[in-house]
Amino acid sequence: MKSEPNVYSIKDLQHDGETIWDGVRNYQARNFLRSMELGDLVFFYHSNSNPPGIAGLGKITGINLHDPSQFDVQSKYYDPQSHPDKPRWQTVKLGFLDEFPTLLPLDELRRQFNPDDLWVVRRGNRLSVTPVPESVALQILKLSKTSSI
DNA sequence: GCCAACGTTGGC
DNA sequence: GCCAACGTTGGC
Repeated sequence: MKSEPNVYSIKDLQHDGETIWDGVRNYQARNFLRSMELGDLVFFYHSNSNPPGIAGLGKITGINLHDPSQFDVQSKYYDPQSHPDKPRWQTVKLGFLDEFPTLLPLDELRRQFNPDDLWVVRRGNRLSVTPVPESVALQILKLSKTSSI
């Protein structure tokens, strides 16, 4: 899952303990959110930063939640087309697990992985929520030197 | 700051 | 339903 660290970083997640992942307004990303299960591991990716890369680990602590911001007129994510009896945007709650000892940078990910296996290294990829195959996830964990798993 | 990629909008 | 225009994302 991607986040711009100047907006919400892995340290913010650590501070909060968990957070509702609101504001996703892309159907493909939403569908990935819908498919998540309790306890799923999440790589927390810092986008639009220098350097971009995976900053830490989270896990899913709540599933199939209605994104509250879709009904919040004040929110920039407000969606007037979405109705409370049939919410359009579902999301998850993300809990903090670990901040990697060092950020695992995008260029390292590009060296290690094939764009077919890891969406984040795909050219022009803009999806903010993408699946990671288990075999790739295990390799990333190894590269990250995290001691939390 | 540039620009490629690509999703969304709206006229037709 | 097509597609040009436009806006956003995000790496560099």
